Amino acid sequence: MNYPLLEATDPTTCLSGKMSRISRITANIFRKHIKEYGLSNSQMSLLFVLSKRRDLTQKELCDILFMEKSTLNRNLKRLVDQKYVTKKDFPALNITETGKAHLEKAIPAWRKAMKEIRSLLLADGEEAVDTILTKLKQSQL
Amino acid sequence: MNYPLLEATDPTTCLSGKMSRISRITANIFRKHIKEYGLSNSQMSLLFVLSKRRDLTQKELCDILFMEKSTLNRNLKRLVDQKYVTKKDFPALNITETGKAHLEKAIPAWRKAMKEIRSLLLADGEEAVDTILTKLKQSQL
DNA sequence: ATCGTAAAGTTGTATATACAACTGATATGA
DNA sequence: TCATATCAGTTGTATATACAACTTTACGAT
Repeated sequence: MNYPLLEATDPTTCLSGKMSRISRITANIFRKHIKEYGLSNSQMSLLFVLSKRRDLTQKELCDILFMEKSTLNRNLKRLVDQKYVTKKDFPALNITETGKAHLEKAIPAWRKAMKEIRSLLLADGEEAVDTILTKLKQSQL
Repeated sequence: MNYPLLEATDPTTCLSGKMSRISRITANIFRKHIKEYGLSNSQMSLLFVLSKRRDLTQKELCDILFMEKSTLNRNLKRLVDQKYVTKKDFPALNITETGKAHLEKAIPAWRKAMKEIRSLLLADGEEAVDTILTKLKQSQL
């Protein structure tokens, strides 16, 4: 039995595989730095958004984060359970003082993580990230 | 109460947030194309590697994929359960004829996915992916 | 040959992710 | 007003991911 398509394919070109590797390596570096604050990468991203904009809905957060609504709903729930986010004005969501204080405390660790990633990517690597994200966002309109 | 670090921080610069968005958008595009073959992105990556090299161990797959050993162990188990991979020569792992045949059938869908991603990234976007991955790999030695 | 250590593999647990299906709210047209 | 249709939010289920802890295997020194 032979497999002409498979034999003609170079799997190392697979962009899904490359992106997954990039994602795993990056996530691991960030996680290492911020885990001592009990925050995951995804939770930190969510808190960051909520720290800068008030009264966002789940739908709006989904659009900002390119995240499926059920994923967001559950990530959010964990932050609400910890009282970092309040649903007091539901459906509007807001970060609490507790949430802001916790995020504030985690920022030095976040900066260390950013520094470590930047030391790997250098300026052109960080630009490359923006290039890719800008292009991919075009598909999300 | 005020939060000097938080106020001095621009969360939109966060590389973890950017990478996560990139990962979600890309994974969704690939998933859309290959799901009809019952393969996930991660499973396809694994089968691709095993289709090109014989007798790899779990450890070797982990190193190739930058994946934690327990993650790999379970992803592998799903492929073994479906008889796409055999542990007959354990600890050496091998793709089966069934696995190769299934992968062969999925390749046209994979090509469509690649085409869609490439139409978004263009040549410079795809180069940017390689730039990033090459730099990040430096940290994994 | 054996004992001890280190490495590989497995299992328990928690979060992240998305799709499908359901619920509830809201808005719009007859 | 009411019926319906759409949209936001929630819940069920499955895979992906990683850390910690455990088991098993392999290997090296004495």
